[in-house]
Amino acid sequence: MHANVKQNVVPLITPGLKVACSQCNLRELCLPFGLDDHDMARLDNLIGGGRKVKRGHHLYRAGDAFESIFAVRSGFFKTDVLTEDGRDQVTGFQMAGEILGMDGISTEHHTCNAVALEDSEVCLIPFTELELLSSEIHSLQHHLHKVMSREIVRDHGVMMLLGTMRAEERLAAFLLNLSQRFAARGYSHSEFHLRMTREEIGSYLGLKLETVSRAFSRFQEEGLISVQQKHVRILDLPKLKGLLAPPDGRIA
Amino acid sequence: MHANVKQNVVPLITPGLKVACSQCNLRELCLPFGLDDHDMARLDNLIGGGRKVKRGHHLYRAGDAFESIFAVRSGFFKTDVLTEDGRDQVTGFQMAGEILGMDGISTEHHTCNAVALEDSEVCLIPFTELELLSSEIHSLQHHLHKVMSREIVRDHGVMMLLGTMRAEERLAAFLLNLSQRFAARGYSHSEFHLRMTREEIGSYLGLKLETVSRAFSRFQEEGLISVQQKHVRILDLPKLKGLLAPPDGRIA
DNA sequence: GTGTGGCATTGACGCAGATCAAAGGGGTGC
DNA sequence: GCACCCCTTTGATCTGCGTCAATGCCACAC
Repeated sequence: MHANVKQNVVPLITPGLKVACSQCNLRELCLPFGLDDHDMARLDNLIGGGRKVKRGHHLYRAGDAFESIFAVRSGFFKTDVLTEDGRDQVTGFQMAGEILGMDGISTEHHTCNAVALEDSEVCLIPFTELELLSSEIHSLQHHLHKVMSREIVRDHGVMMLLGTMRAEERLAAFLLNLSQRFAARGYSHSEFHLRMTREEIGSYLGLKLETVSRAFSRFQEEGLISVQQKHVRILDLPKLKGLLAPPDGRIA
Repeated sequence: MHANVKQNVVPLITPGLKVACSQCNLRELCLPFGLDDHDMARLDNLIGGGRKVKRGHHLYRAGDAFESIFAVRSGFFKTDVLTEDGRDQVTGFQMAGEILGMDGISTEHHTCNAVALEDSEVCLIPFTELELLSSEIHSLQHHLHKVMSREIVRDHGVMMLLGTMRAEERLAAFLLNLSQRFAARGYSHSEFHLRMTREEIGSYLGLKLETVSRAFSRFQEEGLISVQQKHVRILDLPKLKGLLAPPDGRIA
């Protein structure tokens, strides 16, 4: 079933791509967060270099042996899981500064697929060596734990979304989440380009692509956003946030 | 909003409850997995003792300062998150040998509630000290990472369930999951007592309690299980598993 | 520039599960 | 041991989203 594992993965490590963490403008979002110069240099030293992943190609596939986690340097990824019966579920979208691949630690094999949604670059962080270093640098160890914990908390948020929200609430939550993450990276919080298709959004949100499309159209009719294909502009942030409150609007 | 944080938490640590990991029949499922006698003794040494949590009481609440993770020694817990607008979502059920509280690492505060569904006992594992020890014992460090990663993978499974499955599939997956976990603990895989209400099952599965009840009844009509209130017996395991395959039964 | 195929939009219709409602049963607490 | 309340079951109806279908648009390759 996984005979073709890795076929699409660019196997080359391209040291020329390597950018020192200390020079990286994502260091405040990424793994080096909180390290002093000395420790950051040690982390730099173990990071194996960069890897380019072209749009549509896999960074890793479910079943691949787990060796490294990855930090997104640039670009955009999705992760998805699929069952033997062919259903698949997008479990997340990752942008610059975010960490990919932690699903693989538990079984020594990746349990989901990571696919680049645009031409992207990642830093490759060999996990065994990261553990070794993190046992020497306490703040690195703690930050790694925080990153993993954050992933768990994020997943709980998605479970809440999938378990309790209606279609328009889900899409509003999704847009607000993207907006906030773009803003954290210095991009506009009100205007951005969706890297994923309606179908991928729908898979992530537990909706069909038509429902996503209709919700976009409805938001536009109501003046909350303007949307043209993959270009989105948020016009009325407060009202969009208001969609997350339930109709009865009870006081907590 | 969290003025009453901890009001229900039994603040006592009861050292009399302490059972050495080496004496615990859950050690193969729990954190000490893979440790040799010497290292297990060191882990024992940091575990702060046990805590009893009576049915219906909180082990911790969203907002509580994070200090420890917990290993369930006996009993049964649920974790849930709630939004400011009053919706809540059960994010998991935890039984003996499973670890609770890792959601709190990322923000230093717990982000969900943990409630005992029956009178229970947990081991209290101070996290700072665990990090310290795990930087000295590599296999402990690695196993901790595996436990966290397993939680991430488990959450992906729930996302898959919530995003793609229909009501009866969800309930079948839930029952099979429970069955397998009971079996791993030496209990019957075919007959067990549900500790949670239909409403809690529904919340976990993204369904209303009536839908859960109807699905139970349907399974019983079809001879897959027998169910009387909280007592469940699985009568036709293969057929129950078969429910997880989609109707079209396509070949992967 | 032009062709092509994937992606998006929109409409009509159906259904799975939510909602509303009512009654019965059993476990829990006193 | 008893009573009460919560939990569960079951029915009737409603509705949000899925499904099916057709058309249109845009990005990209050549």
